[in-house]
Amino acid sequence: MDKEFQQKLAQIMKANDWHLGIGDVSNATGVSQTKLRYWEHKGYIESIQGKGQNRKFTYSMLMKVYQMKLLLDQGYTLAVAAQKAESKSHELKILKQVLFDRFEGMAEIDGEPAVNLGYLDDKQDSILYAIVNKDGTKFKVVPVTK
Amino acid sequence: MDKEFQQKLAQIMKANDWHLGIGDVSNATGVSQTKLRYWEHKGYIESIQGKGQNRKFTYSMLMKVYQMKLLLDQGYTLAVAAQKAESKSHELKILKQVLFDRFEGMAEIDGEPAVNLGYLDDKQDSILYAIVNKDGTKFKVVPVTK
DNA sequence: CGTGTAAGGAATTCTGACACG
DNA sequence: CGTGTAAGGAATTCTGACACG
Repeated sequence: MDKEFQQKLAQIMKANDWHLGIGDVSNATGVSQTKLRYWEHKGYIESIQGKGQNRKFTYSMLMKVYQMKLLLDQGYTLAVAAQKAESKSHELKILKQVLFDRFEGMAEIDGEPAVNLGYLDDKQDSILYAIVNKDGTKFKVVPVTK
Repeated sequence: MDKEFQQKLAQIMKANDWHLGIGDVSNATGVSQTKLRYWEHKGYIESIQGKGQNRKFTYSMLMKVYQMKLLLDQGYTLAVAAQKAESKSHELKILKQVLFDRFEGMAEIDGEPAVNLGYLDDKQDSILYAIVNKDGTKFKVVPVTK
């Protein structure tokens, strides 16, 4: 994977530069459009308004909606579900940051596709790879040969 | 992050159970709707048809479209761009798999939010964490205390 | 080949009201 | 409070045709 593409990919992802319609969010999460509008009205979720047209939701908001749905299913009130989802939203943002901060490109290790995750630590004497095969994903620390 | 939510999150992501409209894909990638329809007609990309209504695109397809756009900008023909994008699509699938195979939940290390990435290797004597702070993301290997 | 536009119909989403509780 | 429905308008997307090259 070339650097340029990688950088632009990181850009598009970080900017959250893409949005879903209310129908898509509703279908993905199983939360009705009516609920989504009400939740937004109450300030629990947010949407983007492009020139007074239709709502658009970010990926983060999709995740928050889904979390709220799960919490409601567990018996929480809407207000509590929204509050709990907020903290989980934070966790998901971290997850995303980890991914895009550290993703350094694709590689091949032991004949398997692998993701180069960069230096393991500040010593910068070994690189961490995630190796993917049918059985799942394993890590491998590879010393740098100079 | 509780196990149940995690599993369901993994489910929703793995199933690719959410779709974007053509307008959202067009806005996110800068590729016109006309192009998207033509590319689909030629078989370079795919969309889901829900009961003869409007097209819906998956996240993977959004990425493929974006890659094709970058390749076209670089001067490749449409056919070649599509072919090159196909192999990159494969890489992105791996990236996604790494993320969801290994994500074991949130933790706190040295007072910073961190992602538990599970056992470093088969010895299962140490766990890999990704620690997040303002400066970015670093890894830390923590021995298991039994 | 690869993309654009105008055209009219079909599907989606919008708001404000009213309903139930 | 939290959600649903019917209602009519507004915005989006659809297809097939025609254009340029």
